[in-house]
Amino acid sequence: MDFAKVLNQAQFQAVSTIDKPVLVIAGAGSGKTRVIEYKVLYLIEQGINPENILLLTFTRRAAREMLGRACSHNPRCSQIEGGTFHSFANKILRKFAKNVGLANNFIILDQSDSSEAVGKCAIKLGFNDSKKKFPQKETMAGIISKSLNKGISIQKIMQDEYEYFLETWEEIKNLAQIYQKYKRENNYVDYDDLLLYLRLLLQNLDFRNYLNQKYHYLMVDEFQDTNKLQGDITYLLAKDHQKVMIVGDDAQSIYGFRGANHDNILSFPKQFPDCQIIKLEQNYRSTQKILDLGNTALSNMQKKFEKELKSSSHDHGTKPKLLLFKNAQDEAEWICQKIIQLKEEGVDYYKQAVLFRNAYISIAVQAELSKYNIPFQMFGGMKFYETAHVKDLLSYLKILVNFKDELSWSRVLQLLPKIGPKSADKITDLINQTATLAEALEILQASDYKFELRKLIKVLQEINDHDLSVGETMQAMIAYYKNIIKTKFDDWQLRLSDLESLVIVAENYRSLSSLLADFALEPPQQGVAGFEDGKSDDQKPITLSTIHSAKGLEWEVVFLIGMIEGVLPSKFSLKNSEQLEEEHRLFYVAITRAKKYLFLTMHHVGRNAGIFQFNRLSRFVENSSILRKLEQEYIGQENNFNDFDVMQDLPF
DNA sequence: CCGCGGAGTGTTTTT
DNA sequence: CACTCCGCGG
Repeated sequence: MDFAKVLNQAQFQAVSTIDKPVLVIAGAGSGKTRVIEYKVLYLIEQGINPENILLLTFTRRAAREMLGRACSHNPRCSQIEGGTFHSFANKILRKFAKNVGLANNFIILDQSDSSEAVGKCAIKLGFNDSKKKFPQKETMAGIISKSLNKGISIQKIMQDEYEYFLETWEEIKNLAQIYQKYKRENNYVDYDDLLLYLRLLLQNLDFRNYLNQKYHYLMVDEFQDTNKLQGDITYLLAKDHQKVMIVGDDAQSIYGFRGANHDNILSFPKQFPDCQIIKLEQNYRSTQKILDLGNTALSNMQKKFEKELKSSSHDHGTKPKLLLFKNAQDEAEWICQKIIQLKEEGVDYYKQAVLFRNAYISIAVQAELSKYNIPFQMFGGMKFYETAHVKDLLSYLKILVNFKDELSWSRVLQLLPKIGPKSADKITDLINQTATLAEALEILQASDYKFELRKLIKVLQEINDHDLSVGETMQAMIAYYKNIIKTKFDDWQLRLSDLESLVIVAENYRSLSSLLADFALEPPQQGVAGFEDGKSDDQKPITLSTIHSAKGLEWEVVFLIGMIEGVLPSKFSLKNSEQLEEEHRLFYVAITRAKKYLFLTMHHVGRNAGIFQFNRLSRFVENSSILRKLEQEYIGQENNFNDFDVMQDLPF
């Protein structure tokens, strides 16, 4: 392939520099992923085996996009290794669990599991009986996690962000240690541990040599979203061979809340003094009118960015539109009609997207899309696998993988009548003293607990005795759970059909353990796998996504809904200017997803927690430099809004 | 010790 | 609205 022809000069330089570290600083839509895509090809043409190339990034969607595009040119590329940092860590750790003192069937705790575990440890430490007021278990888990990801002490984290609870920092520090111990004893690994253990392994020279044998070339996408821990891992993976390329855009850093630090980009040249820095500024995605808006948003930030995106397209395009509606219903309806209209004009559904700050704001649009029979897929928001019924089912499976799984037993036992936290604790103590599942079940059988528990034991025993496949196991557990789900939820039928659709997913797995790992790290989309494949272009669904999950992706048409003060920027980010800046970058990311048409929308009458409230236009838009780049329109019952103008202050 | 009912609260983004 | 927390009755 003639790389110099298909790439611009800067891109070509990034692709063809393979003997030393490369740092690519790239504006939105400037072909970041394209550089990775072609670099993979280039490396292969240079005789590098695709198995020796490792691609990492932070989010699952970006990972999927990155790997998909990298594979698109040459089937050999599918042998490339890669994914999220977490999934890569999981893969390595399954192989080398013993080296860090774990069994390789370790169970991955998701965020709510880990809060649960932290809560358990807090009770053990007597936080409940203490006179001091402690944060909620979720908050404590968050503090511990942040400390690890940023590499900053708990005391400092609490000084900066949790001052109200500062007097408990020593106890929480102690809690962090107990929690760590608790996980090790129970063969649990949480999201942070995956990275922590990988870094630990990488600090060992022999191990590093071993990995270097396998991975000769490393590329990391969306580097501005990595945190200290991931930065360390990147450094350790590459420091011996120096064959590394990282790609990032500091203006698109939107994961600060998780400890991401865009200074990682700035410190890269210090870690790799030999590195070549390449800037990509030419935008290949959006029309100039859309970029004008993006550039203005950038220049409105406190921390000015030097970037000025320039479109490569000769067509200047149409001005992005700002639309104001009376209520969410009107907004949703108008959007659906526009979607249909655009489709009739030849823009297929899958080329359109609705983006939002939080999933909750998209409910009306979801309902309306269903009404209009427009197929859509949803990304971000409440995760399917974190719904109660799915967690219940997975808990049974976790017990089958590791019968001493205390958290899962506790959950499953409390589904039974007359068993609450205390009884569950007693029973798990009993289980802890046994050596095998069979033995545990035997003891329980003999104990004085009710026949309800016997039923569960019988089911577990049967699955254990017969060598069932993953799919069959799941089916058996669902059959048992059916009786419980009916008493627990009003909408049990819907939930049951959710679970049944999981059986189809489960049939693709060889082992329960790998199924569980995937559910924690790369969970299937809601509904059945294969959703997208085999459909013709005009049947493919439109995308509904949080802005966070939309990063790195692009659509012909983007509807950015909920341009409401308190939504974007989120009301939780108003306290300090750093968080507000991140919201601003989020706005920038959303704008730059659009190629041709961009619609910003909001509605005035909102209902939050059952109470009506009057929404005000987002401060990011209510600003003359931005409004000048927009075409403005009121839609719906204008009568109600004759009295005010957007430019004018609202009466509260 | 469980579980119910009433009161109170708060509601983001991801692995 | 939906979820958690608290106090009381069984």
